Amino acid sequence: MENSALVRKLGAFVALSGAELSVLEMLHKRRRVFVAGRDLVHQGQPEHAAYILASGWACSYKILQNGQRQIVDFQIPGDFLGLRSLLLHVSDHSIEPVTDIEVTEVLSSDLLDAFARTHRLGAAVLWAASRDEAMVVEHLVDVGRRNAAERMAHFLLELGARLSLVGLGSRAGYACPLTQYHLGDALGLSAVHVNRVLRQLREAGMVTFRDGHVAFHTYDRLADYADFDPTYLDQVGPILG
Amino acid sequence: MENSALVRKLGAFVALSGAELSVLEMLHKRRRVFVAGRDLVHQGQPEHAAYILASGWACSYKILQNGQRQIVDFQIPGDFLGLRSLLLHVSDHSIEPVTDIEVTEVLSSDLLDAFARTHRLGAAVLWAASRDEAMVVEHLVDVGRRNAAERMAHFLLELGARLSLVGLGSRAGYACPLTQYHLGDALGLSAVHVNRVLRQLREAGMVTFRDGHVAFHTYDRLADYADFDPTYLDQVGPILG
DNA sequence: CGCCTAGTTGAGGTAAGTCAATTCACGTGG
DNA sequence: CCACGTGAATTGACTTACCTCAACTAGGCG
Repeated sequence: MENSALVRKLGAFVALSGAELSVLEMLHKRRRVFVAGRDLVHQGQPEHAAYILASGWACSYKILQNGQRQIVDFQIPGDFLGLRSLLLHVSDHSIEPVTDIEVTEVLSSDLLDAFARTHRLGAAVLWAASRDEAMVVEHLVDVGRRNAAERMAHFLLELGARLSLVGLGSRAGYACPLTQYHLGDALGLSAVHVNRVLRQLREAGMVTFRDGHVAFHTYDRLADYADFDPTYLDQVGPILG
Repeated sequence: MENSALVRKLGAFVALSGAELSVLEMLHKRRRVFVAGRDLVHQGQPEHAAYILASGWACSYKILQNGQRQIVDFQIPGDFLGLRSLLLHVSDHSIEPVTDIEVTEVLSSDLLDAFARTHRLGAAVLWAASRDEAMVVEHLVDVGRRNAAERMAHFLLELGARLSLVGLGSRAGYACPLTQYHLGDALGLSAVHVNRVLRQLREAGMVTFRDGHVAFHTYDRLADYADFDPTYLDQVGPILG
């Protein structure tokens, strides 16, 4: 099924009825493709649509006046792109596909329409947005209070946990199309320092990032080192009957 | 009116009908008071209620294993406390009143009930949550890519803008009960360095933080220095008729 | 073949941290 | 009333984690 990722995601929060599933189905009909590196949503632009990522990776980021960039989050299949931009009318950030991506489009009007038909869908989307926020919060803690190595370790673990939830990763590792520049911009580090830190973690025998693949060598030790607690990612069952 | 702060906040997003207002009114009946410094929500605890802050300041934060703390956000009158904890079932953070505070309690069941009665309320809460997320995102950019002085300047400006929206601040300044330790924990700096940076900004004639009061001396210059763009705080009118 | 992007490593600089001492405002109890 | 303790702010001396600049390697591709 085309939208299975989203259905699975929202279904973790509310048990969706057949009617709700069909409303959800109508939400995103139009399929689109974007190529790597070319912005899909641009900071400051008004937005009428959000997207659901079907395949590939994207990242949302902000650019400062001095040209520096902070990547706020990476999106993997099943994630919303630009949901907040849609709700706030204006995009406060940009979104760039890291790889070529496939998405399905969700129009603002359709989303509001869906809310009107079933409040449970609204609650589910609210829940999904809360989970996104929890990830940004954890990212903030990362950047604010962990040193470079812990930050990197924590970040790689978090990505792994998220990918595992959609079947794209395991405790052994995962495929990861990010460059060291991406990592630097996400973690508030220079690309040079990212390289050094990766070496350090590799030589400590904990994790290897190389050739588009992350390999966890000693998952538990790494998790302990990074103070990684995946509670905020937990899929606790539906709270709405 | 008791809940005017929340009504004003949500009303900025959707035009609320009389019926919706009364549902909103029922949402938070029970009034409670908490004293400064004593946690109100504790990391890892299951949560059945959220709160709406009526008076005073609070902060949400996370503690790391090494004892360091990262303050994620400060809450001022009209803000939700622990909405995310409620939606995710478990609190992924703690909340501490910075001053003595007054809140009204919102029970999980009442909130879901309210969504069932009017989807527009659900959309409004979703919008409010998105706005919170936008603030966390900006905070992340602060910590990730600005140096200490810019970070401090940006942060003080953001707080000022938020307080102005609820009538507690202006371009001249605002009352601020935070200590330098709070600022340090929020900005990912040591308290010592916070002190130095505040002196620097004061001596540059831009802003003074002293005796519980923030005074902007040259608002525009400060905003320029901090690359402050309040777009993400904008109260763009109701998107739902 | 030459260019471009990603990655790697070294040398040296700097922003911010740590440790420590001092002041000040404040309660609180003898 | 003063002695004392406590928490916040302030400042100095020293350390360090991370940055910047720079040089170099290796793969991909017109």
